[in-house]
Amino acid sequence: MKKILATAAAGDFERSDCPIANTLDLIGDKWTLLVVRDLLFQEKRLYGELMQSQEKVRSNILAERLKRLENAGMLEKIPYQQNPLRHEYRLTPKGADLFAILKEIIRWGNKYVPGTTAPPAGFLDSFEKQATVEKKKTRRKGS
Amino acid sequence: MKKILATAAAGDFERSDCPIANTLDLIGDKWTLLVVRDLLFQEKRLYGELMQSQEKVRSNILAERLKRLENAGMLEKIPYQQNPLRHEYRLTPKGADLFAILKEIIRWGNKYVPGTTAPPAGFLDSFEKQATVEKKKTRRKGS
DNA sequence: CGTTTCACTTTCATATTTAAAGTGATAATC
DNA sequence: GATTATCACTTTAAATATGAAAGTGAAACG
Repeated sequence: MKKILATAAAGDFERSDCPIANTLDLIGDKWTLLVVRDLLFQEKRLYGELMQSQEKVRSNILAERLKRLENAGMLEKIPYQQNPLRHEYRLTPKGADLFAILKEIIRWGNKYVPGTTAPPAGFLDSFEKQATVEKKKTRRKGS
Repeated sequence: MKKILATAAAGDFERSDCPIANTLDLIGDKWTLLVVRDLLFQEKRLYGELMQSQEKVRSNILAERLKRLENAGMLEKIPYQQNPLRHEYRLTPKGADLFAILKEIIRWGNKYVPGTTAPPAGFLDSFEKQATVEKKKTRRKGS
C-alpha cells in the first residue's frame, strides 16, 4: 500500500557510463532545474515559496522533484520547527554545483531565445564559487 | 490525417520569460542532448549512425527529436544524394553552441556520478569555439 | 467550533515514452 | 527477375509520466 518511489535516479541501473546520460537521468526534465534555480538564485527555502514560481509548477510535481533531488543527495530537508513539523530545503554542494550548468543554460537562452530576460549584470558572478556558503546569517522568518 | 507536430518548441506560448525555462522547453528531456552529443562529439551525421548510441534510443524518439531540433533551428537536414533521397544532419551554430552546456554537464557528471567516464584530456578543448566549423574537408562515405 | 493556512497526497484525464513491428524506396543476392 | 536486405523512418499498443484539480491532516486564527 505504500508506493515505492523509485523513479530511476535511485538504484536502477544506468543507461550507459556517459556523464551526460547519467546527469540527464537526474535533471533531464522540464522542472527539476527550475526548482534548483529558485533555491539557488531566488534563495527560496520553503515549499510554499517554491510553489510561487512564475511557471506555476503543480504541487505533485514539485513534491516529487524535491524528493528526487533529496534522494540524489542534491538537496537536504532540514527541520526548523516542531508542531507542526516544518522543514526548509537547502541545496547540498552537489546540488549547488549545478550552478555552472544553469549559468550556461541562461547564457544560451539569452542568446538564442528571443524574449528571455537576462539577469542583471554581475548577478551570476555573486554565486560563482560560493553558492553553497551560508547566506548572511541563517536568516529565517523575516524576509 | 496528418499530425500537427507542434510539441511546444514551435509557436506555443511560453511558460515564462526565464531563459532557463525557455531553454528547457527545447532541450529539457532525457534524449535531446544525447543526440546533440553524438552530432557534436562523435561527429555522427546519418540517422543510422545516431541509432547506434550506447543508450539505445528508440527510432521514433530519435526521429521526433531530430524534427524538433530542426524546427528549432538547431539542426539542418542536408540532402546528399537522390535515389533514394538521403540526408545528413548537421548542427547549426545555434545547436553547436549547446557545447558550453554539454561541457558543464560532463564536468558535473564526472564529479558527482560515480562510474561515468571522462573524456580524454584535451578532448573538449578541441571543440571549444569552433564547434560549427567544417571538420577537415567534408568527408563522406569513407571512415 | 468553524475557517484558514501549510505542505503535501490522491485521483483521474491526458500526454509522452517504450517496445516492437511495419512501410516504402532502393540495392544486393540468388 | 524474384527474394532478401538495408536505410530511414512510421505506426500501434501498452506502460509511464505529467497536468489539473480536489482532498487530507495538523495546527493557528477568530
